[in-house]
Amino acid sequence: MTDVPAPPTASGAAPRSASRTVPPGAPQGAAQVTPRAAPQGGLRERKKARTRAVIRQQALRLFGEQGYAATTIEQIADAAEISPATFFRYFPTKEDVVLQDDMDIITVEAVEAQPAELSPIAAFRAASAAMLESLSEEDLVRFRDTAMLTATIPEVRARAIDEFVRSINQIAGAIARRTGRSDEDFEVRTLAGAIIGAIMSVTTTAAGDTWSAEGFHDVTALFDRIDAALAYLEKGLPL
Amino acid sequence: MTDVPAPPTASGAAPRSASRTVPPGAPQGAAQVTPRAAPQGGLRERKKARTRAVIRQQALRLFGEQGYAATTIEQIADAAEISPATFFRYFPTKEDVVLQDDMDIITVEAVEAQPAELSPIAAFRAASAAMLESLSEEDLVRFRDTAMLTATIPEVRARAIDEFVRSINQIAGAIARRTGRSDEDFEVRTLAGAIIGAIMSVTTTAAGDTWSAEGFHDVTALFDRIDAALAYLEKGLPL
DNA sequence: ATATCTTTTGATAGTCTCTCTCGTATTAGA
DNA sequence: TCTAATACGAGAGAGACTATCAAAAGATAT
Repeated sequence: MTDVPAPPTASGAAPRSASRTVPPGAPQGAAQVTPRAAPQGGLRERKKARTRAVIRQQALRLFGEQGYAATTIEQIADAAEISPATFFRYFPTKEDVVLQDDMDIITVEAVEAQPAELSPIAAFRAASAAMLESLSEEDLVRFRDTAMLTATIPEVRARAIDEFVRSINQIAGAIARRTGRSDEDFEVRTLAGAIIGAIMSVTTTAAGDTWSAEGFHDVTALFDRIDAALAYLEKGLPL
Repeated sequence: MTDVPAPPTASGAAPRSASRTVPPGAPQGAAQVTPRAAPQGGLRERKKARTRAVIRQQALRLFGEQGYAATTIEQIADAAEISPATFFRYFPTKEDVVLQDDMDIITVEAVEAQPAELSPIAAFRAASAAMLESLSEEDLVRFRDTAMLTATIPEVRARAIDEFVRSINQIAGAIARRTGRSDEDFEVRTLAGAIIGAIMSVTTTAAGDTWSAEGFHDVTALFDRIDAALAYLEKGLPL
């Protein structure tokens, strides 16, 4: 790993939530709160974080140039100057390179930061808005690109939904506790499901729709639509 | 293909909705309405239907005995007395063997059969109840088994969700037309998404829950929970 | 029944994702 | 500086899926 181009994307070393095979052995306990914190820790940590960023960067570039299916792991590995085997040490599957990674953690934290008197959906909406504010320009671009890929490529979408369910469950759990209900409460879970479903419909619709390749340069539009969907949910889904 | 055990599962020759690579070249236009109709048509059609049924049957058996991941296509092919290549002529992927197949068509038809004055969710609930009535004993068992696998195995679940989105879109379309709205109407699509999400949460919750391996022998329970979730949706998701 | 045409099948080879193992090298900590 | 972790690369291999082509079987007409 000599001196790769490596623009200052500076993605933090945030460990994945609790997925399948633990990626590299990142410090699990100390999930850092502030988004975009400087990669701290020893040399190993920093190196890992940079490698991870480079892999994703190159992968997204290749996906954009050649398409997702046409890009092989070997090509990504070559571009990132690692071995194919190492790729899978950082990302359990090819689809996972696209996924939002630490986004779910941030979302959960943002929801928990909301005042307790807000309804679940309202808290979620507020959290979403707060996130849109706090994210950096680059993060938003990355978010848009990955959202596009997620909406476009079936395999990625499938995997993303599963991740999404997980993080929503966590959110539901947090909310449930605030409202004095159980994690397993039927209505809480159903509500959580409805929220994912609504967001899902927005993103998938968006893919073939208004903002396919050109109409959507602004991430704000996506957040607006998600917010609109949640508002509709909040109103009680009037026909 | 000599005389395989082949219990009278008698799955109809219903062609898949409109998936990826067209399975065998089934008669697309004449989607037959009555569920469980006797396999009509020439010898070719009947043979295809039977082969398809045998493949799924053996696959589900092997999945039950050895687990999903541990079962290879080759094993399924051997058990069904076909070549591995032929397997993929009937099912585009390994996951698709598990999927409900013609269930979505039946669902859409059931929804459209409901009186026009019902609200979308009410129509969906009524359709679901009607389906529970009309399905045969064997179909219900198969439904339960596949539901279990869908809830349990991530890959299958992911694929299933995508299928689900498709069929819900159709349902949304039908409803939209009845209510004088567009197929692309934002609220209609959001509502459709919320419905899937709610059902999703029910089925995935159910997997690790009450009816994991033993508690749920009765398919009715699953339908009841789905209905409860939809009722909650219908009430407007009160916290 | 025979011949012809179409569809389905099996065999085969190949690609790609992903797993596992092992030897080596680098880093962390004493 | 020495030792214990741990990350890396290399290579072998399993398994899902695709493409191609020739053989088999059903459909159709005579």
